[in-house]
Amino acid sequence: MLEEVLRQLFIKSFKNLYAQEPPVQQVNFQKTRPEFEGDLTIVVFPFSKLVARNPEQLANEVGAEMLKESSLIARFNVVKGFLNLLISDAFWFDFFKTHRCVEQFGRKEVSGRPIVVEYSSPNTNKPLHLGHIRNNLLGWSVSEILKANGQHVVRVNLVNDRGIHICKSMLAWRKWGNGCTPESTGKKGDHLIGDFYVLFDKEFKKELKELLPPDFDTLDEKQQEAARAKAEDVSPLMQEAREMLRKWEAGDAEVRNLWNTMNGWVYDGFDVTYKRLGVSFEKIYYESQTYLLGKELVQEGLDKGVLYRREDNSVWCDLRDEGLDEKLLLRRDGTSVYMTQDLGTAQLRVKEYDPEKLIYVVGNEQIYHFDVLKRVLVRLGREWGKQIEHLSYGMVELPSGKMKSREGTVVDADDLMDEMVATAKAVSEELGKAKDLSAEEAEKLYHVIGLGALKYFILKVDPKKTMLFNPSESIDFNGNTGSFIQYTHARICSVLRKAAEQGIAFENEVPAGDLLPKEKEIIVMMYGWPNVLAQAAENRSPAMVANFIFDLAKEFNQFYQECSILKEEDVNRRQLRLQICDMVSRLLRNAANLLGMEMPERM
RNA sequence: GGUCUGGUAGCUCAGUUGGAUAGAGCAACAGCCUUCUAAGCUGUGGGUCUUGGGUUCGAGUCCCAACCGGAUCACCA
Repeated sequence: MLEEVLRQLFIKSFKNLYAQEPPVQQVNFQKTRPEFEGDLTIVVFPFSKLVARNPEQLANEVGAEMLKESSLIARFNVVKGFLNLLISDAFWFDFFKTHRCVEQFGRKEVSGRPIVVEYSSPNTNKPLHLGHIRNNLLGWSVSEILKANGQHVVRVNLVNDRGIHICKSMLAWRKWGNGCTPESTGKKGDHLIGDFYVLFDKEFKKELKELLPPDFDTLDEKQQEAARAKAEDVSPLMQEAREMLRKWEAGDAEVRNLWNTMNGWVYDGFDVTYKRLGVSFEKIYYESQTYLLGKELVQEGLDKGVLYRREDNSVWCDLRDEGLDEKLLLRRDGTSVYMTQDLGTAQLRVKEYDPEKLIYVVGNEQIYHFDVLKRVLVRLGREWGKQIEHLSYGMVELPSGKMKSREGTVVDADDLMDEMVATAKAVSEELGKAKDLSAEEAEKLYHVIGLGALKYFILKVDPKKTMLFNPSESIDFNGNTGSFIQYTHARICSVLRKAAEQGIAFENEVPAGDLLPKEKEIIVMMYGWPNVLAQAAENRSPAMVANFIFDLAKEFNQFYQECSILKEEDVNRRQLRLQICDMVSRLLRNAANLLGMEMPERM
């Protein structure tokens, strides 16, 4: 690593001069600002006190010594306390020569125990929306980034396929569906079921209105809540739904059949969406099969005395001494809650995979839940609970605020993808880009561009931040966008194609010589990729990869504008530039793939 | 109210062990296609980094306080 070598060189030179060792952690590098000559800069302020010299003098002395000690340094200059080092071209040539043809530059060999990444985790009572898109893209991309960085990753999905909300859809379908199916209506299964969920809610609200006391509006908040709870309790629709849930839990054949059929429709719908989105899983868990799992753990906790039972028979974990609250683990009727089954599924995964880490990609509204989950596990003697990591991401908001299913203010995943592809098509046609493609190739291209733009739009934002999506402004195809990256790649491919047509061959050797600023800048940037990848993995941040490929693409486009490639007359220089093109295209492709973006060869 | 989290250009966002004159894109304006793909490139304008203190050679970045926003604190999942 360049920085490490330079650090040692700095320390050695410093010792030569002043006969004492500078504190290693203080020897830090930053990229030299473009207005000064140099590649890397050492800030010498921290050392000036040590040897009683002013920073500028110190930098000059150390710089001269480093120059004398190593051929790595071509030149140096000093501005105030900043020692700017210019690395010799030979170093960059050497790097370029050894890495330009590496198929997956920066990628590490996979080893070690797996990381289990859970993401997606949909409910089967409604179709996926923009929030799920963020979740799915994040989960998938973070997994890819971890893999590229040498981690063994297992992607899992936990489908919430049971509970009162599913029963609401089932009940609505039975009451008002007239036996309709995805086939008979021509609707995707998940959308069909989602419509019945909404319908239930609508009818239920109507019913509720009748059941609320006439003076409801005049009551204070507390009284209103009580009145509502009372009305919900006696609501015939709600009673029916609850009855259905009881039958489901009792294994009632008719209910189970209906449940199987309807969930089947939803899964078919989800499969289409997942496939289009390009995400996948090694294993899918279903809550209907895991919801009883945590009970044994709770019993164990009771036996050990780390949990306790109240008089009403409910079971709790007291976390007040850790600054949290008491947490319910079993209801008074003995049934389990969300937390209980999460305890159970975590235990199951540990048994199945012996993972080094469990990552849960779940929205930031559940931070508290996962905090509690970890602590309860540790109380139960499961030290691996500490290895649980909640990768929490921010909500996607609309200009009107949060998306709410019931108020119809959600951006549907399928609709959004349709729109992206349609816009990609319109833009391509307007620019006359797809003339030479067959209809089939063109459709494929529109998909790649539309989805690429969507994925980049979502992933370029730091996961933990709330992000804004404005449906009235379509996602851009110019500027800092997925299309820009793809376009740059296609452009390079075009140059490489033309080179082949003109019979310009790639040579094994990299022609020696000097590097022009634009050529060098690209090579320097590519040199930094393994570090970016490592940072992205550590921070679970696809945004870092997105920023990198944007910077690289931007740099390349400037190079492309300033420098001829095929028309360069100096054959050595032409060769070098072609080789740079080749490496840039490969790196852009590999890095963009980590975001789930496909890279077209023409567009 | 407690806890967590955010506040950077008109808008969307970068800015990660504290470093030099805070950066992109969009939008606006002005240029560049008979020459390797103009989904591109170049330039102009646009900032009290919410506010006030503190730490130090140096703070958008660290600490404290205030203001504004969001999340959460369920016998829902």
